[in-house]
Amino acid sequence: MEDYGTVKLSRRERQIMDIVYQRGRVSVADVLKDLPDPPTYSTVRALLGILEEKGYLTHKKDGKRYIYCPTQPRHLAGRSALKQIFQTFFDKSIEKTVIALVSEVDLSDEELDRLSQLIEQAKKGDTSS
Amino acid sequence: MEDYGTVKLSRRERQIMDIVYQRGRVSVADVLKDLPDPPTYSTVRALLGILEEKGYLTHKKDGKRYIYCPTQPRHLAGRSALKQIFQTFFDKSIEKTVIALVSEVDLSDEELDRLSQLIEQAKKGDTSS
DNA sequence: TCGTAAATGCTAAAATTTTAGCATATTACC
DNA sequence: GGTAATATGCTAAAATTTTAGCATTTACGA
Repeated sequence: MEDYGTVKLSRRERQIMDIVYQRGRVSVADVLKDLPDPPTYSTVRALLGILEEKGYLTHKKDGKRYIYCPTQPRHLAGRSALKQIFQTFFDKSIEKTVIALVSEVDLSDEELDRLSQLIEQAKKGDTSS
Repeated sequence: MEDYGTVKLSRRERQIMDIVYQRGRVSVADVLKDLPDPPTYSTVRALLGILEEKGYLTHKKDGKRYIYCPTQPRHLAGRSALKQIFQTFFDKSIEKTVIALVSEVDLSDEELDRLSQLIEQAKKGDTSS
């Protein structure tokens, strides 16, 4: 499956995929609700249909309506998105990216502790270096 | 200035913005070189013109050709991109995002150390919590 | 200086994306 | 069962994006 980040998807299609990943699973009405400059119901349906045809979504019936889900699991899609970002903006440097992330919000001491632990674990567990 | 991540920009426009941020500054030929399924020279020029008109790029002359630069500094654009990602894929959790990042590549011990330091600094310097 | 290579300015056609609308089906409720 | 509300299926028009081509300008070297 292709990454939906940069290539191949139109503006609306990407907006919809973002909504799908944010919500996990969506009805047409959900998407309509979240879409900026929302078009009509028909339009959203058409777009969802296209995304399904392209293989990014599947749907199943829930009562009388369709529920659409991403075919690629969230964490995988997230990782490719992240990869794209840190290649484009941060010289492929994890470090720079983490700095940007951490300065993005004020983290609590608790959260910072958990991050420390995370890194300690990486130090021990990593067999590569 | 608007974020170019999700809204407003077409597929080609976004592809070009990505290239611009990766390279820092570009000529038409540069963009043409990096663009997937590259169109013609004229096409790229037109797109760059549009992006300039929309305010995402400026150009200056370098010899006989134009050099295009982003109007929004890289680190700022990177931060909004990052924000978008971790909202969409990681439940707005910095922690989850960092985990994904760190597991994306194998970091050296040295890099991990620097990250530890970074977090220690955040602990001390942060006045919020 | 003059010619040539390589750039930009501009215009409009081609292709794709985005949209709306009407017909039909399904569900829930009385 | 009948009916209203709310779905989907499908088609085609509208709008935007993407593209190419020709005219013109600019820099550089013989």
